[in-house]
Amino acid sequence: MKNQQYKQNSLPSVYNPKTAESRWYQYWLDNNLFQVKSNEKRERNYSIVMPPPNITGSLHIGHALNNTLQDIVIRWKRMQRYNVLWLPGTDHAGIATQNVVERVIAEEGKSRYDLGREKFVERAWQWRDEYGSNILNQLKKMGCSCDWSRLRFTLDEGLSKAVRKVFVTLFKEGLIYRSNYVVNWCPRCQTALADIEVEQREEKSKLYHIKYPLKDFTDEYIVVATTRPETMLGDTAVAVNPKDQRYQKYVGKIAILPLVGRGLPIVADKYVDPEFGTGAVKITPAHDLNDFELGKRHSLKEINILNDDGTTNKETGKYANLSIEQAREVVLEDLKAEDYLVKTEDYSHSLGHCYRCDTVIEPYLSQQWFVKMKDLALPAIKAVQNKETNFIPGRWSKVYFEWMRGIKDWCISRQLWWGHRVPVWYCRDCNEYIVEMEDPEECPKCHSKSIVQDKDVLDTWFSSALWPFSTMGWPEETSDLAEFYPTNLLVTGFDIIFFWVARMMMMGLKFMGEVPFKEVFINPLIKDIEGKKMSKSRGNVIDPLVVIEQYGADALRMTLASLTIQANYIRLSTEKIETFRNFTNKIWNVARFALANLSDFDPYSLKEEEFEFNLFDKWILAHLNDCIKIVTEYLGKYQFSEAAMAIYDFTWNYFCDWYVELIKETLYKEENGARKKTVQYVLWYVLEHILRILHPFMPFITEEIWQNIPHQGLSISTKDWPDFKRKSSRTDIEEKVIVIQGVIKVIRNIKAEMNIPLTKTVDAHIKVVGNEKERLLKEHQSYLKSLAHLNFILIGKTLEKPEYSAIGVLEDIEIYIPLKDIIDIEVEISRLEKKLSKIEKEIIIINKKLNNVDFIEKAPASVIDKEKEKMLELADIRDRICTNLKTIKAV
RNA sequence: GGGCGGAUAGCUCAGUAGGGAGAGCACUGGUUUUACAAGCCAGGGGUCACAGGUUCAAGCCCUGUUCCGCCCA
Repeated sequence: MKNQQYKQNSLPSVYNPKTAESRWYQYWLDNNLFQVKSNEKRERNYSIVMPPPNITGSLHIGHALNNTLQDIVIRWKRMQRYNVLWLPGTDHAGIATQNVVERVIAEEGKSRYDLGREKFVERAWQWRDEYGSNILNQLKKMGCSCDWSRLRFTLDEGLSKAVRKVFVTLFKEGLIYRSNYVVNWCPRCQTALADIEVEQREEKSKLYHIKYPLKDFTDEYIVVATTRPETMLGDTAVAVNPKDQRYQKYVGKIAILPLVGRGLPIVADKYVDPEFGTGAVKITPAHDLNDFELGKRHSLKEINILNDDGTTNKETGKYANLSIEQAREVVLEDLKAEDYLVKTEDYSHSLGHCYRCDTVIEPYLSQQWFVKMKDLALPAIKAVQNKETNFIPGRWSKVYFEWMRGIKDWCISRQLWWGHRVPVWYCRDCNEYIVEMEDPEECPKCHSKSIVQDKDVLDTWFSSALWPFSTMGWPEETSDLAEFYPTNLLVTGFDIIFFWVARMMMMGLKFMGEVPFKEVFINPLIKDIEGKKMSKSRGNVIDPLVVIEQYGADALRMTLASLTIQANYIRLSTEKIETFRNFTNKIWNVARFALANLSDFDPYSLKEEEFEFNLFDKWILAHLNDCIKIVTEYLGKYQFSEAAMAIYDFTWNYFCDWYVELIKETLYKEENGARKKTVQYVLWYVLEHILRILHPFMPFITEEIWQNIPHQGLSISTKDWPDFKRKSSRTDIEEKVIVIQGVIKVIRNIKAEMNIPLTKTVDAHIKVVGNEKERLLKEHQSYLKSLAHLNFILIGKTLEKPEYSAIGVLEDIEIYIPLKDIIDIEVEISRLEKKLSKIEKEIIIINKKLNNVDFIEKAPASVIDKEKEKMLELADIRDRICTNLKTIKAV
């Protein structure tokens, strides 16, 4: 693409993000700007692996934020001449994808069982090939500068090999085991879930008190309390606390299970809380984790009463084939009819829900695969303690520690078809488990050919846990691993610290011997402007793709960056996006202004000795330096909001509002001399530098403008991040400019308060103290004239105040605006009195301080001096206003 | 029950050396000035949740209270 797509020195009056964005993204791809270069100097490498979005996903505002932040860091580091790798990819998302594909084939009137496992998985791959890259294309619309040549997918051959290797290794070390255990069962997804995949919610329910008659005691019974009466069908004991006097005589006896007639031993166990309910609890080992563990202690039978789909099974006899809800109703009716139900109380307790589909979870005894976590967790805890990995903000390490220290074994098997199949084969003849890297043909122990693979697949998070190194080619020893592992940064949300971050830490340390990332930036979660979660049902969703369509990706990115403070939540609204859409418009227009004034201007042919920098040139360059410094420092601390707002502030409030206005004099009126060249140079230089530091935030518009102003190089994204001087050089310059700005502002203020339009020219008589200020203002009087819209200006040390003047005071400067025919004496008096009372209030506060003996004795001298100086200044201003008030009142 | 975070302008939030309360949006008044009305100029607006303590000095440090949010059990 040619650099000049517009006639030189002109940009269209309105920026069109739509065409510019797709054009430049393609340009970047065509020129391979995102592709990592192999590099031997490891310390100049910088890497991030992208949290892989689900293939079922569509870009939502959370993705937009997460990836904007990553892209800002990546583009920034790239400009800092790091060899940058941003590795993208997608996650196969077991349950979510399986659900989607099941819905697709349901439209054909089929279930996955009709297709069979092999055909179903085939269909899932088809679906993935067709739709699985949607979200990646949406990331491209955001401007994400990932290395697409390294795109990975969790079910890829290489990543699957990594999964296999990890499973086999952990199994052989005894860290993966198979066990009968009460797991969280989602009857709708028909799979086990790990503990953290269950969301607990407080819900209203009932507590039922049920009579259990006693064998060998006529007319005596024990009353148990339960929220889930239907599970009595699986009861195998009744338990009481050993210290509970009420029940001691029953321990060791037998209770009779109502409706069923089964004999239940009455056992004593500390687990039972005598205060809860009646102090006696029914024990259902197959459907409650605590009961299961109690059952183990007392060698109780485990009776499973549910099918996989959550309906009652044949163990329940006449209650079979009912849903849980139906079973509860029928059981309660029968209990009532037979007079076993003593009472019903209102009760609320927390209930588990599937994090994918919100179905109520059933505790369910089944055979599952688990990873032993304690030993894996220890090094991962240490690594954060030793600051090998740092959380930002730091408080998240506490959350991490808390979970890691109380970690439970991880149930990794899922009863799904889509995913990494558990690489375990069973020998039907000798019951041997075969777990190797290669698929077995026969049992290595008894050589039987009658072997069968486990039906389950692994939890999606199992493969995600390997992501930082599996994506770089592990278990092969690749150059990517050598150069880019550990990665420098992970950006993610706090909601998956347990699911993902902690597990990557454990697996990275276990298999790579090093942490997977040095820093973890926890980005906030986005809520709507009222602080409510965005959801389709609420209708408060802000769709990033719609925003991009309306305002452009740059406005969205800049908005998100500007909101990214180190909090848990941030609130987004379209009004906020409009603010930054306006900012793009501002940048666009100042670029148009610059371009219009840079005809025949070539910064690269100029020599330094040709320049004549004046006060304002030096001033804006000093502020530019400070802005670059601040932005660089804030980015280093991941204070995205501060960094974004620093550029916004400098660009708008310093560059556009002051510098550009100040140089119009020179640009419009001066002949082509050294001054004009200098001003053109500074205008170009500052704009070009703004574009550079803004580029990571707003990549598209900065490229579009940069390509149209004088430039050298292929793309702004390959230019150096600007250097800066650590020490600000603007102290005396700043003071002088503040005086000039102050005079301008005082005059503007007088006009505004006297209802005189700004552009209506007036005269100004400015009385100063000291030669220095006289010289300063005289030298710059043309600027005062143009920015304050003055006709005639008089500056001197011994001026008299003209009659009928409005007056303004700025430190030791008095400004008179003669307004003979316009001035309203009353208005002027009240205006001055208002200012006077404001100043007097300040004086009182400072006086109090200075009259405080303790303050004078104990505060540092510098602080006292500052207060004294301020006091003198204010008193001086007060006196001047008073004097002027008197003369006005005398008229 | 355990833990974490928050309360500052009408709204959303900064304020990371204890020393003059800030920004954006909204609001008010003026303004069609040749980059920009998505703009320009000017302005109003705060008992920094409450109570106590440390300090010459507290939005900031300490203690307690109230309220809101989140996580874990």
